[in-house]
Amino acid sequence: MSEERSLNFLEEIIEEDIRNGKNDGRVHTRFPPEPNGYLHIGHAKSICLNFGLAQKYNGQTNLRFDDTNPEKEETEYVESIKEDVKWLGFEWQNELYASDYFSQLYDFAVMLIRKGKAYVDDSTPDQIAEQKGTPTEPGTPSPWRDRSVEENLLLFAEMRDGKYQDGEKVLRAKIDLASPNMHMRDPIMYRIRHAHHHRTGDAWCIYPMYDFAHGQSDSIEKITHSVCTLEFIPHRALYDWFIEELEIFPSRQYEFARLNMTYTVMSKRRLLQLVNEGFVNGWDDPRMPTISALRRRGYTSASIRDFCDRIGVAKRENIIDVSLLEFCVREDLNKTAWRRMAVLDPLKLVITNYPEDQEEIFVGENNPEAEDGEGSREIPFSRELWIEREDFMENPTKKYFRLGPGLMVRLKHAYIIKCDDFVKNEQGDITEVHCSYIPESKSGNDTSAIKVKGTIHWVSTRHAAQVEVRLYDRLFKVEDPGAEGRDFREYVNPESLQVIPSAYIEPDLASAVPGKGYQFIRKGYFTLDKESAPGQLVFNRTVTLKDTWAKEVKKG
RNA sequence: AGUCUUGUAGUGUAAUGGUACCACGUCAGAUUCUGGCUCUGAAAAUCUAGGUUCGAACCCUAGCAAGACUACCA
Repeated sequence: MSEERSLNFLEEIIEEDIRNGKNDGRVHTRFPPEPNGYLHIGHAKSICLNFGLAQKYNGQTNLRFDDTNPEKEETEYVESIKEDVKWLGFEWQNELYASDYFSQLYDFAVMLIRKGKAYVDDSTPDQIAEQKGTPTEPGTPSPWRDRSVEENLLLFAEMRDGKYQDGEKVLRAKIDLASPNMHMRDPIMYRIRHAHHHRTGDAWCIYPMYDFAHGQSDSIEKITHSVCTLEFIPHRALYDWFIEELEIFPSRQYEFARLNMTYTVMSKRRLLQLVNEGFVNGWDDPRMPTISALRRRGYTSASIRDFCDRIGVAKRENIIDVSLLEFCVREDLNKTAWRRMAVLDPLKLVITNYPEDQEEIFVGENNPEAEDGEGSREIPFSRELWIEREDFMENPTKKYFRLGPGLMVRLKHAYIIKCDDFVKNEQGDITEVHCSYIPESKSGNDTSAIKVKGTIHWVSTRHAAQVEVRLYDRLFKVEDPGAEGRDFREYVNPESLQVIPSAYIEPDLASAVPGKGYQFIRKGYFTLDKESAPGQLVFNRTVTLKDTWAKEVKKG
């Protein structure tokens, strides 16, 4: 009945907690992006994980913007993040901001000062770094470490009231300067920044650090399972310390390995560089691994969710082959995309025994993968057609199943034709192929008894519309452009974008709908780009079809 | 250097002391009015060395390797 699917380590923890009645069996997660950039496929993993866990255990998920650094955060990013999460198919319980808690956080800080667990430090950043010591040597106390509670209270209030310049003072937790965990060596809780915040405006000039905001925000929201990535492991001790000292709801932090993918980079810093230095045309350039770029390129949200499901969740570092993502989108689009014909690299084909003024209308089903075919469209046929240049070979090799002198193929949805002749220009380029058709071989009504190995797609020249097509390839030439010791920018693939200014499409495609995936038969999956205008359509190639012939050719 | 985390086919990911599972990828074949889809099959893995045990991917010890941390970023 119930297919027993093994649990990932987080599901095991949660089920154990539920068994033990922890938090009354309640599961509440959160997705906590900092609004300082666009979401990428790595965030999608985290989103699917956090929302998925809550869904599975009848819990809830908050969307919380971790906006404690006014200098980097902007409303533009908040909006794009919300759009992406929604598009991925998830609904958050509450839309919250760490900045909503600034006042509460301030009170928490005062509590710690009163307990003698925090102090105002006048040291400079360099001095504080110096005081930290090294992993093998303990740190040294700041000269301001033993100020009285009263003095600390006064100074902290003055910090809040704007009496000091940026960087003049900080509030530090008083923990353990000899801890092997560097994060416990009197970490900074608050810094002074006279900066405008995207939500609180100029109400504050002191801002809490991540460590003094994140865990407390979780706690305030009664988050039960706070899931983050591996690099926060050393922060967990501090996370727990603040919760314990403050005696607030004990949220717990768990860490998993972030997603890495071949032939791309994933850090916001590098993504920002690609945009700023012009390697791509913006955050949603279809070559980017951002959610908005994948969407624009034609990836479906279902395929991304499926991908996140397949890659699993664990604690070991990983680098997922991008071909898995491509598999997921092909699998989804194969089931849903409507089939259409388009010729990307046109070569003229003349059917010499087909009357000049004759036309026929053939009918092609929209989706052969659906039982009912999802309806059909009409495809006009005439004496002159565009076919793909690669579908004709002057001296065909033995396993070539397409056109060549004397060879026969079927024109998809139409007739079987035989190649009688071809025309070359002075440069030796083939400019025209001449064929004759077999009238009895009409699609759906074939009495010719002729068997052909190949079927090719085509578009009637008289009825074709012209469009621009953009073919995308991997953004980088190497599997791991971000590896240690290399400048990823040197590995950008110069052929990652190939623009075809005029490809030919069958008439029905002229009314293509934005956001819908189409399969250009034998060529791949495509979708309308946002830069399309009426009569000036632009199609993005989402992904090619699997191409075993190309592999054959490569092998020689 | 110290602390922490992690080592299973090419890439991911299961097996929780008892036949090393599955997927992607790769290779071979069948089918096909898409060289797609679908179907069949194949090759391919427990970091190393000891120990405990009838039996170890799993437990213990010691190595080795990779990654993280030493920001007034998150």
